[in-house]
Amino acid sequence: MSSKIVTIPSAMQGRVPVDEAEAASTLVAPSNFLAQLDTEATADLLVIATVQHYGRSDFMFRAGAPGSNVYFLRSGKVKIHQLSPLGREVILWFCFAGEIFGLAEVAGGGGRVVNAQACEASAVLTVSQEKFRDYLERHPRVALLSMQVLSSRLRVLGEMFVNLVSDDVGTRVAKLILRLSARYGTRVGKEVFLNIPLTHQEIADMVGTSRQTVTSVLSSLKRQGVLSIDNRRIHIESEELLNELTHGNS
Amino acid sequence: MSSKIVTIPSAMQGRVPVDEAEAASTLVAPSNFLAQLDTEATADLLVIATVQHYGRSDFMFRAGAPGSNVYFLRSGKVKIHQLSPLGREVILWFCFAGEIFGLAEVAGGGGRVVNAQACEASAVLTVSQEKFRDYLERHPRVALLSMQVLSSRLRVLGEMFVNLVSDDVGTRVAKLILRLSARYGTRVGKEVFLNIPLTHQEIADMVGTSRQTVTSVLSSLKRQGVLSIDNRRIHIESEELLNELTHGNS
DNA sequence: TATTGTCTGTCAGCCAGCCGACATGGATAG
DNA sequence: CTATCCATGTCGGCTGGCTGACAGACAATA
Repeated sequence: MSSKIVTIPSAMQGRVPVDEAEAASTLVAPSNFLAQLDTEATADLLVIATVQHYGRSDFMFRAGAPGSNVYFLRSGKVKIHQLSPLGREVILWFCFAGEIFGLAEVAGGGGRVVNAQACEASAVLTVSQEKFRDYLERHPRVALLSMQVLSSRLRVLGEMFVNLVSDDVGTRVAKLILRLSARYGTRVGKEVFLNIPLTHQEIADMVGTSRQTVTSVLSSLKRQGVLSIDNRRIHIESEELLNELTHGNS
Repeated sequence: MSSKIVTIPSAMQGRVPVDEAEAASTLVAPSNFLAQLDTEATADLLVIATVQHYGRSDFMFRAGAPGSNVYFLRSGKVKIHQLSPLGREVILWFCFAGEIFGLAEVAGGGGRVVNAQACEASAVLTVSQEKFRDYLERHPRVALLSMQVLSSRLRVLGEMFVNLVSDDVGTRVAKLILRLSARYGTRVGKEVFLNIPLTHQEIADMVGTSRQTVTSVLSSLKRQGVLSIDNRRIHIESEELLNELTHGNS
């Protein structure tokens, strides 16, 4: 019913592993932190947490701030980014419901180095550094889980870094889209819906290019029939072609 | 006494924070993992560890391998790098005595995504994934320490990523040198000795450029009297100038 | 309905840095 | 002593992608 893009079968809203072949190599993260806690750990966490609400483009924290809390995203979308000295915004990653963020600075001490900004109205659980620390001492499995989250981000970031060094812009954009769909895409038959509105500027900031270049890369991809975009949301029509583009650069 | 570069007062061999102003902003890592364990934790660790020796350019592990061990570097120097599809080697970081590596894949499960290769003869402690996991459950403080290590790497990598996106090659090289000296440099008066032999190719691989460009950037820095190089080892003569170069790009 | 802001699309000019090529110098092996 | 490697240094030509500039599309506010 209704328009062809926006409608996604609600039964498929959950994260679906996108490609069995890819699943191994692509660093699939245990992105939903909260969902992996057992009932006891969850209850304990809720005791020490407080709920907060943020509007679109509010900051949970900014670079330079003391970094005294850990956050869990209940709903909404959060952008973790850094400002380069030239004022360029570099997006490191997005967080979605269930994910933890602000963890790295808490463990390491020292201040924040990144900004966390709500992309849309968002609800978060906030836990203070000290409370979270002894929560972890009481729940070693959760400590392990946290390490998994950090590890996974480390690997993704490493991958991004390598891409940035060795690939041209077209390939970088293609890989970004594949990475996002692997984590957040909804597969419907052979196609994949990425239900995340992204502007060209945001893509440029994740991939290290200019907005104009992203525009032209995307139009080229559309022209090739690889994907279409409706209302800022990417719809992958041929994942195969997209994959080829990432491997085919010799 | 003897030659002017190679001799470094052994009393100053330890890591010395390089710049009080920088120390806050530059992400100083708790790089020496082993040194931060108390005697009991150390003893416990030694029980489950085995010692291994590697020669120059041997691999501890390679990308794709199952990733079933954690490593602690006793002595030597290890290069953590990734091969881009084009065969380009991208160095993510170096490990020195006391540091832990191979941690990310152990926590996350899945295979290795990076290579660990000895740059010189090295001795390591090896601990299997499972043993390390329940070691961590018995020693929650060490779990926290591990998280700090991961966090710190995450921040450094984030910084590298941002640099790569927003700075030109000259600035990137300058920042790399500052970063390395902050962690591994030995300060003597106003000067800093970086006792790590690096080829231009290696620098290029850390900074995402070609070897030739590194050569020309370095000669320019030498000409300006910022640093000198003796036997692959960088000797910073004016940290101020170097700092200016990193901030001065508008 | 006009107004303002934000996003997308397209184009031309320009330059940082890549690539290939080659010459030199030091280190190690035979 | 000579041969072989490998690292450094230098140069010129070529180009991917950045910059700036402007025009249409759409949504939100007034």
